[in-house]
Amino acid sequence: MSPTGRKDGEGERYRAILETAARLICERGYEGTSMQEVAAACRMTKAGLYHHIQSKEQLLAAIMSFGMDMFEQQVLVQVRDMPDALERLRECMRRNILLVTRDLSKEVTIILHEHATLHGEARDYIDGRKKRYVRFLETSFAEAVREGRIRAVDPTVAAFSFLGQVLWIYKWYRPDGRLTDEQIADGMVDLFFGGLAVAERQSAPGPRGQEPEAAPLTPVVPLFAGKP
Amino acid sequence: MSPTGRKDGEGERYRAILETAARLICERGYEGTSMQEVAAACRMTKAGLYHHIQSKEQLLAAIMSFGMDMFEQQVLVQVRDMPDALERLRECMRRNILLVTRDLSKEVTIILHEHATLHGEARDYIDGRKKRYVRFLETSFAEAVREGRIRAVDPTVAAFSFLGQVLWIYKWYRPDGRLTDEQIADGMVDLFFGGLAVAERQSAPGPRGQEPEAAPLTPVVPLFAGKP
DNA sequence: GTAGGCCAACCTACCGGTCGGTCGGTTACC
DNA sequence: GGTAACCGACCGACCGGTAGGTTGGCCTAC
Repeated sequence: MSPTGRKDGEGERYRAILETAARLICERGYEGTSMQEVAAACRMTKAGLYHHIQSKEQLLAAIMSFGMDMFEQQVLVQVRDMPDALERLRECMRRNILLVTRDLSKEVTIILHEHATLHGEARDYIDGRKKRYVRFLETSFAEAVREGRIRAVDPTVAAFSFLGQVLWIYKWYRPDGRLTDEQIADGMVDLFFGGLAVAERQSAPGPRGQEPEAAPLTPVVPLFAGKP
Repeated sequence: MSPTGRKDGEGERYRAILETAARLICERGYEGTSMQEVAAACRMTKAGLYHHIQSKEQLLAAIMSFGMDMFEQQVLVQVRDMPDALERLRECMRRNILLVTRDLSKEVTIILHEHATLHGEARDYIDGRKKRYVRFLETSFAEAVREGRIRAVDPTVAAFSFLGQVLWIYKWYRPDGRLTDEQIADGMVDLFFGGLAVAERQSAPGPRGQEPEAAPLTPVVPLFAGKP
């Protein structure tokens, strides 16, 4: 049994229902989507739909759980074993941004938007998985501070700033906009980790720490290709 | 008539209705709040409530418009005439964060959460006011770059990063949490404008060979056993 | 000073429609 | 002949919204 309340393995049809429902809920919101509409979009009657699911809220929980699976597989497990905390965080931000902007991820958008819709156990379960991510970020920031790779900042503030930049994107990003998702990812990683301060033109290696490749902090990123 | 569909200037009672409705909608979402509940919370019947408003959607539009008024008065007009672009942006971020965290601002929270709920003219009207703010930020960033106060970054990326950090707060901030809103405001302003790069007088990275024992991901217990 | 007019502010009762969800089948394939 | 997949018909509750009436306070007119 998976945490979504379904047997493992089977159910290509169930997957299809989840995806269809996710599309609708992503477009109209959870409360704004009726089971009638979900069933119709699945080319079924409502009774037929209820053969596969237990309730509307369990359907939402299953969608969110699937979204968390996607997120963990495409972001977390890809970066969590990187030894360098700073590089880990940069890659994490990049991957997370691209996950949000990719149009496949209606499930992720739903997780982000319907953050207070679930109740009870299902809510606790999803919140637990989210919190695990926050703790991962906090730990990584603390580690990067400890290693002297970044300034001493509060890891919680850093983690939620990171998340805010990355996750707010779902509210405004449009694939046909001026900026591509790659440009946004590059730009935000550069801004967040490179900072805004005017570069003191390298020279300064500091008193003792002369790690040659220890400072990839202010590089690159062409952008600035836009309006005033 | 303002685009929110109400004569100007009238009604202390109307204000009270807006505030009560805002409280409910903030707690349960727009679609999740019935007019019955709004009326009851105003100690009225539904018909009595409809004496004051035209429709549910117009009620939402009025709440959002009031929220935009609050925002513009407490943030925008307070900072827009500051001559120094960088200082203007710092003060703007600070004020915006405190606006979001202050419990008065259910209306602001609703604007943030229900970003795709309105339709038609009312939607255009609110979106227009939001876009003015984005343009104000972009312009200020561009100005700060031009004056050499900050590095050359894309003003759009900077503006949306700024907004993401600031506005995402509504999703996680709780007044009884570890961090006060003042600490969050100070921390985020420092992080965003101070950057993460190690200050040059500080010593550089310590011993490098150490394995970071990176961020153990504690397992989450799956739950809600399912149906068939 | 009070009779009468007026109107905002409410009410009860109700509208057609939809909500999430269920029941008792029927089909089609193993 | 068992069972997973599905359907038509239906449930009670509730949805946003309205029709039509009652109330009570204020403004005038005499």
